[in-house]
Amino acid sequence: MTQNSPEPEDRATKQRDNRRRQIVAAAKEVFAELGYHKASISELIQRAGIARGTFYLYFEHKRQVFDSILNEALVELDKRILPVDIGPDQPSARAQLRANFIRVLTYLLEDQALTQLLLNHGLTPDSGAADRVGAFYQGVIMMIRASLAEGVERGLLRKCHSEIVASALFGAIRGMVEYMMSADKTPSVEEAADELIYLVLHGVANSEHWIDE
Amino acid sequence: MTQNSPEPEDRATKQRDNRRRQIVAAAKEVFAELGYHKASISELIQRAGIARGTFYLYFEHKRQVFDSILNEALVELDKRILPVDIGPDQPSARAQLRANFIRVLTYLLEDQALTQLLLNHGLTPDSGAADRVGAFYQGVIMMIRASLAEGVERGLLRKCHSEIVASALFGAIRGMVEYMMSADKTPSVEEAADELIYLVLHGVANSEHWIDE
Amino acid sequence: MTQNSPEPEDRATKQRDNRRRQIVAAAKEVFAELGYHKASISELIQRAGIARGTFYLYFEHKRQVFDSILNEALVELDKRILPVDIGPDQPSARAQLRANFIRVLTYLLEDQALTQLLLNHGLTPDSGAADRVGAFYQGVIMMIRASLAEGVERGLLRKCHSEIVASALFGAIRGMVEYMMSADKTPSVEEAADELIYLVLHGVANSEHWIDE
Amino acid sequence: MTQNSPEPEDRATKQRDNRRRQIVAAAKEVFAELGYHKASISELIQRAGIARGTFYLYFEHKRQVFDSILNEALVELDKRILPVDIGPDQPSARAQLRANFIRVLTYLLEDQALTQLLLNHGLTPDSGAADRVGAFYQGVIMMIRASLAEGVERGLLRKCHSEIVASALFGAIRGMVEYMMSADKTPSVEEAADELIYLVLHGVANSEHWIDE
DNA sequence: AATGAATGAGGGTTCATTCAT
DNA sequence: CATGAATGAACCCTCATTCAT
Repeated sequence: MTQNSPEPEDRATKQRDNRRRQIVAAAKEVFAELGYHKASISELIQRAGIARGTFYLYFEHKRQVFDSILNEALVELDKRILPVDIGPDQPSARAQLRANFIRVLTYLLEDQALTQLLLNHGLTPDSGAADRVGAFYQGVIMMIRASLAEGVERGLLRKCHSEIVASALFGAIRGMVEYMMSADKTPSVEEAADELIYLVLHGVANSEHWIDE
Repeated sequence: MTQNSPEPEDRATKQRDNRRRQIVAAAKEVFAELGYHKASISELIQRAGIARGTFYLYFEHKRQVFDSILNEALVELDKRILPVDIGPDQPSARAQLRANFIRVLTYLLEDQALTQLLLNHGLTPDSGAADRVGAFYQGVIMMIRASLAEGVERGLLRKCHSEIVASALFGAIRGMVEYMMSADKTPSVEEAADELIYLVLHGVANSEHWIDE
Repeated sequence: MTQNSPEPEDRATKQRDNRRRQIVAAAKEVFAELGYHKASISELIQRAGIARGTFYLYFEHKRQVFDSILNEALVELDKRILPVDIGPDQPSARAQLRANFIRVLTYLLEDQALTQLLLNHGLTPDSGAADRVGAFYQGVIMMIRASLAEGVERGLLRKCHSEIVASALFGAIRGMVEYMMSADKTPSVEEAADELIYLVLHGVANSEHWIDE
Repeated sequence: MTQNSPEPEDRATKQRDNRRRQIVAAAKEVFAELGYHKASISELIQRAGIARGTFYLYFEHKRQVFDSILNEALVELDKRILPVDIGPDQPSARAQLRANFIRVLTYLLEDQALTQLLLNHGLTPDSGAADRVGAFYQGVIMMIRASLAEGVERGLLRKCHSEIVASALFGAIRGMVEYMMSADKTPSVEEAADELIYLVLHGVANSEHWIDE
């Protein structure tokens, strides 16, 4: 009826997507600042500049925005973690590891609100979102574990209880991220990555002084 | 003056303490399962088998039970973390470290509900309790950092960015605890401690194959 | 810009005002019947025919409705009490007094629930509203006192302890209002006003029989 | 069994009465300070220095203490208000009136907590106590009215609408009491009584200047 | 008689969600 | 699509009253 500019549905869809993004952005802020429970719809819609009812046009629940935020984050993170491919014509394993670290850290530091959410997963008691974050983390841990196993097999790494070590390594990464989120003058992403990789590979011992008991 | 049958006041005090403990136990469970916010007084008192008003005879607020739980935990943990004393006539640093680990891990694994709480701190942005847990963690990190610095000075440890590494190490410990809380067949506390210490000291590299780039 | 059907914003505002009035009316009733403390929000909203949450859309606190009711009343009363202006071209002081009385009495008798509230001020020791009513009453007493003083100065009134007399006169007015609120067949407002004014001016003595002792 | 000192029952009764009085005294304070509703049993028993249960050994309800306090007050007041007996060999009516005033005022000023309660009657929404105070006041008003009627009949007082005037006069008395409760430097009881009686009898007009309209 | 721990109905308030406009 | 007034379940907490000791 009205003049259909090229792809009318597209336009509508795009506008809808924009609105959605606008809400998600506001939600991310509010959740990061206040935590899931203290973040009220009122605050959220005020920050997004929309009406109460409008929110429910785009999301069914409060939980759904939260889940949606996390989902996107997990997808993005996933994209940035590439399996370490060991072969000729490949950069060294260390270089690939380093690249992974840097990509992930860069992403996280660029969206601190989101990172806050990821670090405090478990604060969403029932949503299944916590479970999903947990599952993602488990996935990463599994990936680390597999890498460990492969490294051991190839003789690149020493033997170890791969599950424990994988969990510990993942924890170490998270600890470092937490540090970089809170510290006043944070080191550069590269510096942090190097420090972490060296730690993981060689530990902190000055080896000549430590003899296995 | 007259001989009082076995300390009547004592009995009352003991009863009161029992009730308190009963409430705290129930609260720990509920908080661990649901998180601070979703844990309702209704659920709590039902689980404790007491009436609504009774709860407020022992605690002023919902927050107060929570804080009380955390405080006790922090005190207990603090007791179990002894500074590593390096001197003649002392067990080796490694042995002291190991003993610390084992004490802490044992305590945490014995009270899993509490450990759940500690791991998910940050879920109570208003109670001040989260801040306290955070402060405790910071304290531990500082202690690690100081130990690192001392080790480096004595030539026992290699040079490193002590803040980053301390945060990472703390994360590693936490990661391991998380693992031990969730895994089906968990390794023994001793095994876990050994694995972690070795990891921290020497890393995972099979050193002959890694050359610094 | 386009011709808006009769002021859409106006309509919304008017609706809001109506709701508000509806709540205030119910609140007035409930407060008058039960007093501030025993008046529960439950009773109030039931009487107003609204949902629990709706109440808090219009008022922040229980206290706020109460205060709001009193404030309006005090403003209205204030409007009806005009200073007695003695000058040429003015109605006689008695006539001005009489007019004041009649205006106030008429207002009070028209809204008996509200009058009940005003008479029983002091029943809300915490709201600050009681204080406000008290302050208003004090203001009226002061006005009476000032009028007395002026009257004495002009030789219109006999000398007296103006503070005591002002308080007593205010009490007399209040006593009369109470009477008119409770009596079955109340006299007309005019009759009451005349009676009160005569009492105030000349007392009840048949003067020929009373000699000062 | 135990040695019965003279009138054992008497002793018990006396002790019981003492306890009761102790509670009533504390209650009077608390009610006067906080008002009926905000006065908690906790505060009351603390002030009385007794245990929670003990209170309910002497009174069935919170309301009952309150009623008991008011009852005693009304009885005491009643004792102090004597009918004005006009006859030969009697002090003048004015003197009798004056004596009544002085007795009542003295009593009220001696127990200000209680007076506060009486002035704020109506704050006990359901106890029947409010009704009882109201009834007492009505009784006093009736007495005033009867005195008025008799005075008119005897030609001592001018004709008037006795109900209105009685209510107003009662209000005047109450107003004066309120004044004396709050003012910083209150006049003596005698001065107040004289002022009030003169006001009631002759009003405030300087009669030569007022001509009935 | 005295105690005070225990009770639970009821209070005010919040906030995710719905729906008529 | 967008709005925001309306909803009511659920929350934390208080306090008069009871009852085993």
